[in-house]
Amino acid sequence: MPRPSRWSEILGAAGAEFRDRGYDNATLESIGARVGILKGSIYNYVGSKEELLLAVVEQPAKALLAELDRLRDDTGSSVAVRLRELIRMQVRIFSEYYPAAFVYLQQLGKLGRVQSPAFEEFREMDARYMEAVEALLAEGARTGEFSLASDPGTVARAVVGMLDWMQHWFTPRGAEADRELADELFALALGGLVAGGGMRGLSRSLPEAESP
Amino acid sequence: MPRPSRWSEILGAAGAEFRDRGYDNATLESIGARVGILKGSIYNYVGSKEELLLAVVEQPAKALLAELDRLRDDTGSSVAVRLRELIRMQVRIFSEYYPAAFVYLQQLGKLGRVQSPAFEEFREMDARYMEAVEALLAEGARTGEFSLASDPGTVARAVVGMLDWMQHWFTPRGAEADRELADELFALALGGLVAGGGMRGLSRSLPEAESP
Amino acid sequence: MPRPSRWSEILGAAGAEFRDRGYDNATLESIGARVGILKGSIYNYVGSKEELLLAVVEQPAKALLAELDRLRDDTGSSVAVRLRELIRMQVRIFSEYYPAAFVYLQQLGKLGRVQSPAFEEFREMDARYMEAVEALLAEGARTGEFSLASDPGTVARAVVGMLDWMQHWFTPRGAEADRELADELFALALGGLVAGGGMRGLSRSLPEAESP
Amino acid sequence: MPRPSRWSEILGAAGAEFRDRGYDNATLESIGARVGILKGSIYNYVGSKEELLLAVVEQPAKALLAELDRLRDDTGSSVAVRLRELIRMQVRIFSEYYPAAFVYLQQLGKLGRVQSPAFEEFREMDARYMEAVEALLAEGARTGEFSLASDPGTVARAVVGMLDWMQHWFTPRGAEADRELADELFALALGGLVAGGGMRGLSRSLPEAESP
DNA sequence: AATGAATGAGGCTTCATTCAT
DNA sequence: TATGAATGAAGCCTCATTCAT
Repeated sequence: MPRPSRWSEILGAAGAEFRDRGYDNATLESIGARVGILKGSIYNYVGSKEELLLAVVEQPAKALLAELDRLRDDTGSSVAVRLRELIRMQVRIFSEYYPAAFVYLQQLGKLGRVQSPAFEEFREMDARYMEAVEALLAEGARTGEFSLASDPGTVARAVVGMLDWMQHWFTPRGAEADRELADELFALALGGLVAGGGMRGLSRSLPEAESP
Repeated sequence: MPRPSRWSEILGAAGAEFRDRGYDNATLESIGARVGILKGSIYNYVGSKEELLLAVVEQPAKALLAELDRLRDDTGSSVAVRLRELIRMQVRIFSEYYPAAFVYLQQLGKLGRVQSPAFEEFREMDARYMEAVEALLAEGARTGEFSLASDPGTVARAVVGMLDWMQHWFTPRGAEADRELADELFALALGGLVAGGGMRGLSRSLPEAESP
Repeated sequence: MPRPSRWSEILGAAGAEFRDRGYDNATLESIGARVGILKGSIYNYVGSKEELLLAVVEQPAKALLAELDRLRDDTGSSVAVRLRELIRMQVRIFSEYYPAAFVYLQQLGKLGRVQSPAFEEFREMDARYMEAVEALLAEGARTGEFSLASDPGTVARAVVGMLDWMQHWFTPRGAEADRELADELFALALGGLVAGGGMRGLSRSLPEAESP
Repeated sequence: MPRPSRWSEILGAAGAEFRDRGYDNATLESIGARVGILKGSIYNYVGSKEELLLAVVEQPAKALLAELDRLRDDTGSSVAVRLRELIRMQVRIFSEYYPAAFVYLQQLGKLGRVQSPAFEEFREMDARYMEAVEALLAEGARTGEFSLASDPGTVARAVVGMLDWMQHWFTPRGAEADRELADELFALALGGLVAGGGMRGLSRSLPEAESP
């Protein structure tokens, strides 16, 4: 993956196009048009459309996995604090790597349907993510912090669904507002509809995780 | 839309194909092949691929909206009971109209991207659904049953995300098990991670909604 | 060519459809729809779309050839009177066999392009027609009644073009008006732009051909 | 509409194909085959088959309208001279832009049947042409040069029919012969069958229009 | 690095035609 | 006679991909 002048522009254009029309409906021609080059020229940068998708998604995916490692190594914080951190992290990555991160989530929906070798990467990343969430919830159940309504796997999928579905309604509104939204979602996850409002205050009083 | 012999087979094949490969990647040829007819023959039943999608999705969509009406008219039950009903209903429809209902949810993800006139129907149905959920949550907040972590709209989107994301991991396992899963999700929504397990018991003790 | 109950309706519908959309663009389905039957049912009456075209065109073509014979045998009238008769005849057939006669002319344009065996009939009929006109003009030149601006073949094609092109602007308006139009065209053919108006009076004073 | 190397070849091939088989029956595949490329490659030059038709017809149409403007501005010549010029012009364009000009006339026959937006252009061009001819005839009638056998509109349609029908029998035979043919048709139009031969001599003695 | 042009595969759609009922 | 359903052949158009320049 060379990084000549236009490379980042192409990445951005591809991300925007994938977000707007979906990977399948996006065409190399329209991506090229956004940058002012012809579709054929894109092959000076990538070997295929799928590779382009991977390249678009690479940055947010790496960032996500890096944060995941950080969280796993953060043994000093409570489970709740770490979950809050995870949710904040996901929202932050949504925002920071927008629209690339959205494209990533968009493609997640195809994991069960596509067997292309390139999708192996998606599958692995998603598996690592799900494991991390599930492990966190299981730990919370073990320590008594959480009282899960179902097995950790199912609860993990429900919580992740809430977060991943954001691709359909979320638009970045700035670090401040995004962080607030993340904390609201955390409060909802923690306390549900009945105590969610209460957890919201709690969320603020929770100690912050030790910064890396 | 005639309903001769092969029509239901075609509907089924289309539903399965759309689920497996996604609407965009599904081809009329492979749908026809599942039924043992040629792609052209499908046009004896529908006027276009999009019409076929609509036909596939029609049944679950109508069922969903009908249940929605039923819920709206159920003024005798508490908000929590009605929410439980809504979640049970969605899981039930998932199950009963599988895979058509999954295709419906699959397409929901494109609402922001596609402007085809056929998608207007999707948009309207989804809008009605979101309004119903939001109204239910708002009512719960008003009556004091709920304590929302954010504005009703945001909470509604989060809860619906949890439910709609099920398309990526849920597979029908029979009325009994599905109903149990629905109640677990309800408990999670109600009590969150902290009290979810407790709410699970509560869920069982809640009075059932008056049957229609 | 059987003549059961619906046969004439089908003929009429086909004629109208061919006129409105052209033979190539007309579909058996839309023809059937005009009569209230399905496209497949048409094959109870004809063996192919081309046969249907031929059947539509048969009546006006036969009528035209019959009148042509009559004209050829009319040795008692002057050339001009016979030409007037020919033009009146063509306009009358346009009118009477509308739209079938128009379809006939419409198809004439394809004579050079299509080699289908069915088109042989068209070719023969057209050849007979052209020969008749050309012979009439040649006779006029020989007798001194006409003074042709070019060889009889070319003049014949020019005159016939004027008549056949009518398919693009003519609509039947009743026997009276149609006959008047025919006489105006005759006057134009006879006297041209310079003396056409004068010939118009002449046309009225010409003796009528002996009726058959 | 780019004009690279193969573009003119494609235009020519399309023109020939349209002429030989008619627009509806011509296929992009056979057009491509004439040039030695695949049907899909044609879309590097035009966006649709209809656009290709328009491109084919553009040159003769523009030439025709340009000459029409020239004629309209030629106030120094008599009506007859200008009509002769018009007929010569049409034959010349037939010849020079063969077969594109023929395709143009071929499509004229569909004006009443097709409502495609592309055909609007045809309709406008044809309307301008008809108006020009009609105006010329009306002027001739007003000045006394002509004595029309019918209203100018009808006479115009008859004359134009004679000219447009040429597509079915005319083949270019060289500037000299074509010009002669044009003058014969002019003589026929002017003097009709009776005095056409006389007008033929007149035609030669008429002053030529002032060259532009 | 970019262009222009071409490929090739495939997809949706149309339609004349056939045939069992 | 008419229907319903299917066929098969084609046609238009799209697009990822390739390649010489």
